[in-house]
Amino acid sequence: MNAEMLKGHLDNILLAVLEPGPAHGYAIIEAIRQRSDGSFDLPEGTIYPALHRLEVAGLLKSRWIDPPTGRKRRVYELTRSGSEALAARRTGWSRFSGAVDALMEGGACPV
Amino acid sequence: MNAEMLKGHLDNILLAVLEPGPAHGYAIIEAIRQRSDGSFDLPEGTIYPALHRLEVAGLLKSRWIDPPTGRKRRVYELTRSGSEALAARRTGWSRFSGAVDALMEGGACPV
DNA sequence: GATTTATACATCGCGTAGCTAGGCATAATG
DNA sequence: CATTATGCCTAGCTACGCGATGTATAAATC
Repeated sequence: MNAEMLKGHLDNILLAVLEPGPAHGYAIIEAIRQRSDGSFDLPEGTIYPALHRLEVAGLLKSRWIDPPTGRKRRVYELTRSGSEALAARRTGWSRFSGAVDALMEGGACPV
Repeated sequence: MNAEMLKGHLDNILLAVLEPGPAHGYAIIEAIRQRSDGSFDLPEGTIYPALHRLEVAGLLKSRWIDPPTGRKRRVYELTRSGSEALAARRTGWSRFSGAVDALMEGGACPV
């Protein structure tokens, strides 16, 4: 799987993963790896800057929590505009993947 | 539709579009626009450098033709290794899109 | 109790690649 | 003859994923 395939899609993925509820960066990485069946094993240098970006953009908000066991975590969750963005990005993704499918499947064999 | 969504997928698209037979740059742009239902209306500054890249990489080869009507064109076609690459990239794309689908559809609601 | 591993966050700099903007040239169209 | 469509090309910008690196704590292993 190509390296830059993910470009422009990571934000969508992060928003979608956070839809069910808040999570912290490390758990998000785990969730992405598992729910993609190992296809996406993203390094921290990819995830953390992306989360910061999304927070600055107002699509996520974060808070620090200090759980009884384990160390301090920064927990992210969707803002309202994050939810709205996710909806728009879902349709954007189906449009995109549909278009690529149409092109990749080809078939346009000139009789 | 996001700007960098296409990154890492354009090469695949070009290879797929050229699978049925040779074509020149301008016609490729047209084909992509039509077969993507207008989703991808790619500028020349995107296509031509990509075609050159693929030729340098040995996945495409080109020749100039001077048709009886119209002006000179540079026509590209798949090489053998281009065909092989396309096959691999098709499976890469399904893996990728499947993984993104799984993540975007979400559903992983913690009971 | 010391070492190792897993958890957890952060940032800098690199490379890649699509896009904007610009340029050039020829054929068809009015 | 002027305009539009066709057809090709490149330089430079920019965004962003990723590798490398650093820090720190908790759990596991020896």
